[in-house]
Amino acid sequence: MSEIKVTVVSADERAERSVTAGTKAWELFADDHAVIAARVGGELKDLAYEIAEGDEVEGVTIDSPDGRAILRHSTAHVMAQAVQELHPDAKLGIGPPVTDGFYYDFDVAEPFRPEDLEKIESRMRKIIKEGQRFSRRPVSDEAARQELADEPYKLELIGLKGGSEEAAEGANVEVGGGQLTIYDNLKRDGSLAWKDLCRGPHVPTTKRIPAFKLMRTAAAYWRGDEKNKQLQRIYGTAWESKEALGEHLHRLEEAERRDHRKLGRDLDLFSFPDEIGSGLVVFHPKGGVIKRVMEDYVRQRHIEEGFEYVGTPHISKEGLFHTSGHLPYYAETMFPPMEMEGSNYYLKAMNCPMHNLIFRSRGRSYRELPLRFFEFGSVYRLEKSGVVHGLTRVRGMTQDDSHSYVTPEQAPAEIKHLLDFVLGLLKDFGLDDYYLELSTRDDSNPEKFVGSDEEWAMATKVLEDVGRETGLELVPDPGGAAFYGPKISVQTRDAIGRTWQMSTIQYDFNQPKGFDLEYQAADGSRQQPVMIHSAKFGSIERFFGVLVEHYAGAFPPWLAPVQVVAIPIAERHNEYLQKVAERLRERGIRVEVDESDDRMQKKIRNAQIQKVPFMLIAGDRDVEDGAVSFRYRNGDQDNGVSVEDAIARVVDAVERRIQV
RNA sequence: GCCCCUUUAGCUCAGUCGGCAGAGCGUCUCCAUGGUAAGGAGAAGGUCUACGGUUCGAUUCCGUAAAGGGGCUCCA
Repeated sequence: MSEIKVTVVSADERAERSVTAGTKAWELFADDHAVIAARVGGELKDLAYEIAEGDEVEGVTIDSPDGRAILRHSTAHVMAQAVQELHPDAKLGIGPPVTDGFYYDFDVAEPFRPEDLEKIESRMRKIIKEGQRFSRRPVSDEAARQELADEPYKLELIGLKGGSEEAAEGANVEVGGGQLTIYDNLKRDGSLAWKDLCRGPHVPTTKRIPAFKLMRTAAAYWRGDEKNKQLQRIYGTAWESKEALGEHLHRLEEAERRDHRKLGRDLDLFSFPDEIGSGLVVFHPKGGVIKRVMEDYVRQRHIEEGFEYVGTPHISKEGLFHTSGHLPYYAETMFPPMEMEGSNYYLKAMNCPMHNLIFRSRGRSYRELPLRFFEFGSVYRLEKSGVVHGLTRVRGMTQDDSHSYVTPEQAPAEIKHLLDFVLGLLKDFGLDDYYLELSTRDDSNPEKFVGSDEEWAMATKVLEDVGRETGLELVPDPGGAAFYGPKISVQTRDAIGRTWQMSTIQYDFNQPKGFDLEYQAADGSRQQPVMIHSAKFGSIERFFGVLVEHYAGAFPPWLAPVQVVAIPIAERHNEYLQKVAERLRERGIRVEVDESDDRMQKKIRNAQIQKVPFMLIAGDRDVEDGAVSFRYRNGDQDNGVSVEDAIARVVDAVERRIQV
């Protein structure tokens, strides 16, 4: 037996070891049950990998990011096996790991029902109990085609082998790299239970799947293309332990509790009346307060940043949108036109054309630039019925829409100015969980975009440079640009993990052309300005929804619809607290006195459920002392606080916009 | 737009294997005046989402539509 030298890497050390040739990776980690795969020279391998001279081998534990992905993908295999055992006609799609779980797509005659999931789950438990071994087997393309003759989707993937650009993202799991491999699931007696075309790696045996749960079914287009057949997808999740699975499910429940759609109803903030139509929101008084405070604040900030407040109508004759270039591109997402007196009127889906008309309303001088317009522009977009979602995807929304008209030389500085403005505003609203996205032209599809290569390259570079300067994560989004120019945007996540675009800054060299915008330069010549679109909230509705979830409904005092509830212990204390409330109102505080015939405890509970930041409680002792009991939303309380002091505390918290 | 699921009181949800519908919370009235997260009693409140069909009879079964939910695709 010849000896070979390997390096075994662990979290805290690297150890040289001599092992006999033919040693498998699992033998190196036999004493560590959490290890389910190996990383060799940066590549993930099955534990059955045969170690070679000079390899650096690191154990991949089940609770590491890579380990979890391997676990989840392996669980997807088990699910697919269970599905095919129960539904022999099911054809396999792909089964990759995703955030917190996995899915597998199937072509089946009948969509899965909830009760099917239970059956599949119990079959999976049986397979896991059997401890089937995942066994890797390299095959030639021809052999793979023969073995998988019954699997049309797998055959299609074989044709895409080699990670060609056309290969769907998840398909890479199946066919990445040059060598096709099939994974056989072998029973204890060595007989074949199931097999799948797959790149791997997997956990060594199905026994190493400690905890999983099937979550839901859905339909998904094969390879993500609307033109393809819809397959039935089953989503599941898998974790390194029952406890970790439990925690995950608990997190999901928590997220559900901060869902803005639920809180919007519970806190009486807004609703979507059926009578009005899908995706069209009405704000109730309490939501109206928050919305108004948001608007007041962002309006003030715009004025401070050099913007001028303007106003434009909701509808326009269609010619305007032809001039802007929107109509041929976006007719499908605009509400159908209204015909009147021989003209077609459209509800506007964007505000920029109207701002351009304000710019063009008289001659402009270079001395006026940058010229900045801002308004709350209500726009209407006919989102497809299946995509409308609470406040985050609506059909009628109000943008805090701004346009900066600048000379080309001023553009970089203005973009930096706008991005600083945006980031400062997000901070004022307490948001911190977001990243930047740089949306650029799809170079393989240039006819969808207006403008020359040079213009696009230049504009993209300006945005990229400014984005990098912030030090924030900057994620590329090729093909995501508007037809008129690239954009940089702020993406944030909601309670259930979906990302939403909020603030955007877009470089536009096309609309100034379409509208013949010009200014007179210092040398007397006529020059074309660049326009930069920006929205800080993006849409007020979406930002509102994200804020509700960010704060789980417990808004900081300056945003809270009701900032103070005064709680009399008995009816005879009402008058005293009414006087206190009157003094708070004089300071601009939103205060209510709870004069209901509930007991004090119930009043506290009600204020607590409504997530009111401050409670001022008064009984005989307080009246006598000219004091109140000052209770915070978190349950902390100071007794015997003088009325003066209580008012000062509230006013201070509101004015300083403290986040509590 | 596509696939699946859902729709019963203001809210959360029972229920009727087809025979004129129920709870808790909330609301209103009364009693109680209580010191830190639900005091007690009573009352009101529903064309069971809408429209068709089957049936002696439909909230229940079937169909269509609308709204909502989960995904996919899309997202200026």
